[in-house]
Amino acid sequence: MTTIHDVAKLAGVSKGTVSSVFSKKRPISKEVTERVLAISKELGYYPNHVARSLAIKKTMIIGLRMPLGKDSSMSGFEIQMISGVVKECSKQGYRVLIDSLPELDDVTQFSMDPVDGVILLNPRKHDSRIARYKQTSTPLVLVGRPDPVHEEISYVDNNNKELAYEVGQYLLESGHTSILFLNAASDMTVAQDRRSGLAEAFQHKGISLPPESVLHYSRQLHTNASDYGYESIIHTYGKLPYTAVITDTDRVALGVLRAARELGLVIPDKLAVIAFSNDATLAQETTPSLTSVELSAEILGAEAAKILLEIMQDSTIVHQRIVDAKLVFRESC
Amino acid sequence: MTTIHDVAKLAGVSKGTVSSVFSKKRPISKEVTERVLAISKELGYYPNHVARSLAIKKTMIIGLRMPLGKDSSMSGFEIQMISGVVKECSKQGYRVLIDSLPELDDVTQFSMDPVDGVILLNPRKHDSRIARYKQTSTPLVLVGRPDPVHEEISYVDNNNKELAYEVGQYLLESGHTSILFLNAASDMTVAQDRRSGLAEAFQHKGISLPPESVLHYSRQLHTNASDYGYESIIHTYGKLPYTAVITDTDRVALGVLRAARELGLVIPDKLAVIAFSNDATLAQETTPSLTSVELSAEILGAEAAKILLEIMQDSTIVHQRIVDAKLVFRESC
DNA sequence: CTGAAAGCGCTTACAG
DNA sequence: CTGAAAGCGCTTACAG
Repeated sequence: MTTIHDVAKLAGVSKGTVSSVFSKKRPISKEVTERVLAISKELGYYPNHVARSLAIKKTMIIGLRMPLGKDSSMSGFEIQMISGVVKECSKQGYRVLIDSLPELDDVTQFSMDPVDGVILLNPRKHDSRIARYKQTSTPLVLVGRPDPVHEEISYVDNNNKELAYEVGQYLLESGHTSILFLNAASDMTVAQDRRSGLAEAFQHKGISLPPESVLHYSRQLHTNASDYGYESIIHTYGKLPYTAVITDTDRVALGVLRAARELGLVIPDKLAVIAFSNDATLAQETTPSLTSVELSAEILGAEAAKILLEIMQDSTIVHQRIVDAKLVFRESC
Repeated sequence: MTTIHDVAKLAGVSKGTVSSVFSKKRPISKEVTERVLAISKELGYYPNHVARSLAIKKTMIIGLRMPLGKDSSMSGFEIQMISGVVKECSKQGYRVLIDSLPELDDVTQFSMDPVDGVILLNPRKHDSRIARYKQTSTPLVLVGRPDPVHEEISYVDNNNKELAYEVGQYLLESGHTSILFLNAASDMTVAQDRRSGLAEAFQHKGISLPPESVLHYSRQLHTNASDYGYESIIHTYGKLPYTAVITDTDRVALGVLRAARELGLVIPDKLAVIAFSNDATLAQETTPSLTSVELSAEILGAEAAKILLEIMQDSTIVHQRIVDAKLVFRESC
C-alpha cells in the first residue's frame, strides 16, 4: 500500500506538505501541489482514513446500534429507520456504521467504535449500554423511550400511549365493546405504552381491558408479521367476541385482511381494522384501504440523526422529542 | 478519554500487557488480568477501535457504497439490499459502513475508507471507482453487471434479460399482442437488460417492440413508485392498445391496480399484470394477488456480502453470480 | 508470563 | 510557503 511517506520521498517534500496538499489546511504552492498530485496519481496514493481519524480524533461516521440476533431479520421499522438516518447523515456529510452484532456480555469485547456519536435502538430497561456511552462521553441519542427516563438522555419516540388511547376511544365510541389488539413483542417499550394507552381508553368508559384480548408478536410463534395477523384471526375468531382489530403494523393488517377474506368477513361491516402503520404507502394501497396511525420510522430516524449531529456540536444539548403520529381514516373502519 | 497508557500506569504493568488482557492474544496471569480489568472498569477504559485498526490493518467493517444525491431517497431495492448485506455480515461478525455520500470529482477528497472490503451498487458504464478500488487492491464486489464486463471483477446480478424474455413470451403466447412495460429509470443497466429481453421475445414472435410501449421511471416526474404505476395507466389507457402491463416493482403494480379499480378494469380479464417484485411478501397480499417475478434484493445483498467475505480471505477468488429469479403465477394474469 | 521499543499512517504546533 | 519531530492509541516481534 502506498503511504504518505512514499509520495513525500518521491516528490522530494516532507510528509507534512503532502498532508496539506490533500487536507488543504495550509496553503501549498501551486507548483508543489501539482507535483504531489501527479505523483500520488502515479503511485495510486489515497490518504488512509483510519490513520487520519486517529490523528484528528474524528471519523465523520455515526454509529447505528441495533443488535440483530444470530439469524433474525430486520423489521420494517428498522429498515425504515435506517433509511431516515442514512438520508439525514448523508445530507450533512456523515456516513453511517450499522452495528447489528449481538450484545456480548464479555466486557472485554466492547470497544470505542470508529464513530463520532451513536444512535441506539430499542433501549431496554436499565440499559447498561447507555451508561457505557455516557461514561466515555460518546454523543448518544435513543430511538424509543429510555426506561427509566433520565433528564440527560436525548431520545426520539412516537406518542404511542396517546395514539393507542385515541384509537381505543374511537372504537369504543363507535360501539365496539370487544377489541382484539395484535400488539408488538412483549419486551418492547412500545408494546407497553400502547397497551396502557388502550387500557386507559377502556377505563375511561368504565370497562377494563380483558387480558386475553391483547396478543403479542413472537419470533418463535410467527414466521412473519403478515402470518401473525392471519393466524391470530383464524385461531381466535368465534372464540373471542371482538368486532374490531388493532394491529401493530400494516403488514400484520395484511394478514388480517387475508384471514377475513377467507372467513367471509366483510370489512368494515363485520370487522373493523385499524393499523399502527410504519409504511408510508402500504396502508392506502390495500383493499379495502386501511384506517391507520401514520407513524413513520423514517421520520424518527431522521430526527434522531438531526439531534445527534447537534449534540456532536454542543455536548450540553439534550432533546427529548416526541414525533406525533396521526390517525388517518380510510375504508377499513 | 482513558487510554491504555493510563490503565497500564495505574495497574503497574506495561501497555503490552493491558493490550493482551483485552485481545487475549497472549496469556496473562489470572492475577494481573483481574487487576487490569478492575482498573479498566474503574477508569471507564475501552480499547480504541481506530488505533487498533491502524495497528493491525483490519477493521472488521465492510463498506456499502451507494451514492444518494443531496436529497433523494433510497429505493425499495436499496433498502432491501442493505438488509441482506447487514444480515449476512452480522452473521460473520462484520459491521457495515453505509456510504451514501455523493460522488466527488475532486480526487483529493477520496480516501481509503476504514473498511476491509467494499460492495458497490449500480456500477455505471466504465465506472472509475472500480479502477480505484482495484488499484488499492481493496476487495470489491458489485451489485449489478459491470459495463464492460471484466473477468477479474466479482459481481452479483439477477438474470434480468432472461426473465424479461420469459415474461414477454408468456404474455405473447397468452394472446396479448400489445404490452405496456413500466420500466425502471433509463440509466440503469437493469432497465436496459429487461428491455432487451422483452424486445427479444417480441422478435421471436416476428413482431417488434414499439418504443412507445416502454415507459421509464423518473424522479422528476413521479413522486413515488406507486404513483408512477397509477399515473402511467391513467394517462395511457385508451390511447395505447395494451391488454397487459409489466411493472418494474410491486409498488408500481399497486398503483396500476389502483388505477384499474378506478377505471373499472377487471384484472386479469381486461388487463393482465405482471410485476418484477422486490418484496418477498407484498405481491401475495394484494387483491388480486400479483403474478410476479420474485427477485430479491435481499438475496442479492446477502450473496454480495458472502462473496466479498470470501474474497477477503483469498484475494484470487472471483465470483460472477447470477441469482435466478422465478416467475410465480397468481391471480393478476 | 511480562516489558521496552518500534511501528501502523496520518496531523500539527513550532520554527524558519 | 515548507520541514522536522512529536503525538494520536494501539499491537507485536524480540528479549528475558
